[in-house]
Amino acid sequence: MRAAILQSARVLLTHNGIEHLSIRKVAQQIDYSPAIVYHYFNNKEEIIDALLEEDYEKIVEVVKTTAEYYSKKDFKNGIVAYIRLVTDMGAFYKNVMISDLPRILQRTSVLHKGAAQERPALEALCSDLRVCPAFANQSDADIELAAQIIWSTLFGLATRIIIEDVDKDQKERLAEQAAELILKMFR
Amino acid sequence: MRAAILQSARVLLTHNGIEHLSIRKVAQQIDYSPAIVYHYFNNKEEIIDALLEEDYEKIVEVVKTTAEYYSKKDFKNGIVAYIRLVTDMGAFYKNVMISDLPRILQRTSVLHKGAAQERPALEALCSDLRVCPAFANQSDADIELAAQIIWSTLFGLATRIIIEDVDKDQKERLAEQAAELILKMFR
DNA sequence: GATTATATTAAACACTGTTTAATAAAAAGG
DNA sequence: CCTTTTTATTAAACAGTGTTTAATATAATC
Repeated sequence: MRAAILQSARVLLTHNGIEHLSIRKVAQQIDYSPAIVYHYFNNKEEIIDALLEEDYEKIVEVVKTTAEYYSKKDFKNGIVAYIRLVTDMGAFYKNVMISDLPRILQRTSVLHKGAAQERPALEALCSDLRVCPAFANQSDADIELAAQIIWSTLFGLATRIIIEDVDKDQKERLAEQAAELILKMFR
Repeated sequence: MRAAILQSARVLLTHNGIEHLSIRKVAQQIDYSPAIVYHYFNNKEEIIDALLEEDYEKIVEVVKTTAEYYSKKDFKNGIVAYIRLVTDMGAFYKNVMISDLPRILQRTSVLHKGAAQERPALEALCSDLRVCPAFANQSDADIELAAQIIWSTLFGLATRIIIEDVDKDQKERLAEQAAELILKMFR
């Protein structure tokens, strides 16, 4: 039942957008009364949180994929792959990270969850920076700052690509040039 | 009357957040019936659009301030000032650019308006890049790509600072290091 | 002063999230 | 097998939302 509710909610979320995701529609789609939802969830917020949880797991997969490139010191393709994967995944970046930022802003629990999920990626980035000549003799704090800035660049680029609906060709070009420019920071 | 409605809406938006901005509350606050709103606006969307319009004008001021630094070729302080100004202005970045991104995503008119407002800033950035040695012999398209990436970096950084509620000290450090890293791209 | 245009509202419609109390179904215990 | 207890489900109501309609009051114009 819980799974059916979540699945119905996901369909409404991805097809009609978050503003059309209503508990009554969720219930109608699975042929139950609206009140049933409150037997499996405390409120609408919890349903969205559950969907968020699923999406966060997806982005961890993306991070793993890019981490493979980084471990081979192929930073450029790592960055390009990150932009490609992230802008292609409808769920997290489009419906959650962007469409639902207001909720994330307000509900610190979800935010911290997200930060915790991002943490491994940031730390992987830090250890990559540490072996770069440009950051050889810098403190851990400085390296983490640098990692955060790089992360911000990728986040901002991905967000803009999605918002402005950049086409595939320009997306590739943006990603590649971004990768080259970011690598310049390390020299 | 129109102004009174907008002012009431602004108060509710900034104090209670966009999810508590309701036409009935707007009307109640100015001691009128809810129906009056529909004599001056077609729908709730138009009220928010009007508030957005005001906010876009504010960000143009920010761009003008940073442009002064750029014209003196003081890129570092320009970047630092941008981050400082943008993360300090509650209205645009917090309530609009972030809290209301879903709306911006859906309503292309507002998006295009925003893009048009950003345009002068982007072009100013392009002309700054053109005089940099690193971009001397590159095409206009490549320079615009670079400008977009730099813009993305600043957007992403500002968004993260606001979302994660970074304190003033670390904000300054982030901004300064971001500025230095961005400048490295130009060499 | 009569007429036209503008401003304002009460009331209704169709939604929304959520709660409550009642009922149906299933599980557990004797 | 029957009773009791727990779980699942719902109809109905509450309070809120955006919006429309038709009626009324006010202001402007002729």
